[in-house]
Amino acid sequence: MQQQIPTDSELEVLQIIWAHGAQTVRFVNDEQNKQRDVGYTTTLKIMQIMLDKGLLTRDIVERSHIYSAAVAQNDTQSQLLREFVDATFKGDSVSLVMRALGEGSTSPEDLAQIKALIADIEKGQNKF
Amino acid sequence: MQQQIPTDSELEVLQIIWAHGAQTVRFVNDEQNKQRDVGYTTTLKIMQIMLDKGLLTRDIVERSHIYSAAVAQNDTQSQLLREFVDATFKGDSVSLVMRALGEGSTSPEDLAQIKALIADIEKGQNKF
DNA sequence: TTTTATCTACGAAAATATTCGTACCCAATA
DNA sequence: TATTGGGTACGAATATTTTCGTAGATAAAA
Repeated sequence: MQQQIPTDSELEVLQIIWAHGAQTVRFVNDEQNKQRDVGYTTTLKIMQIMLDKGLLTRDIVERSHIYSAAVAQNDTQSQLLREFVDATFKGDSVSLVMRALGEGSTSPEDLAQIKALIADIEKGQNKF
Repeated sequence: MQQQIPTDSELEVLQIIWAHGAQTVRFVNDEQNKQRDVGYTTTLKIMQIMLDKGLLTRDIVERSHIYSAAVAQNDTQSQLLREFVDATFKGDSVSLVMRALGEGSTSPEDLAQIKALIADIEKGQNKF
């Protein structure tokens, strides 16, 4: 089966787990509540659904569950990006890049980093 | 009021109208059916909703309706991009760019174009 | 032992998005 | 005139995602 694609609130959970490593529902819910109000059982339910879909795995430690990401951040981001580029830029990732850079607020360091990547690609040494 | 943000199927309609200019429901539906099966009244309903939201406007010509986009492609893409970067890359548009370029399949011409844009930005002559 | 605090399970409500059936209108044609 | 072939309007059924209420389990504290 193809890797599952997370919904928006599933992605929110994944971001927290990718950033902080395996965590309890309580931890994830506390993190979410720094941004917006989310009931504990809401987070719990989402995470149970994610377990079911194979987006998370879990271990039982001391009668509480510790959830880990079952999908890699890079893979998930790439997949979401592909969908997004298709829907919004008709698959033209170059115009997406141009738009992202053109929106301003790209620091000189960032630009340097991107130039380095382009140079790598041009030399056929794309590190990805 | 803030510009409306289209849903997935609304975006699909907008893409067709942006590409082909003001069109009838029939035309949009025919275009959609080149990709997947969509009932005529489904397209009609979506476009009526879009009219209501202010994503489209319409003129009546010969008892048939001609719909035009009421939102600019660039604005809509930028807004969707911002949301996407926030949700998927935590607002870090540089990693989005790196990922998009790193996915391969960027032609030498495209790379040249991006390099030119970067050069412009560095000179403070961002043409956008 | 009773209460309290934390946890999980899970059905179902609510919110949102998508799809479609049916009614209706009007004009061209049989 | 009756039928057929466009078209629009719109309520409502579906599908999907998100939220939450309630029940039940267990251990620590009163």
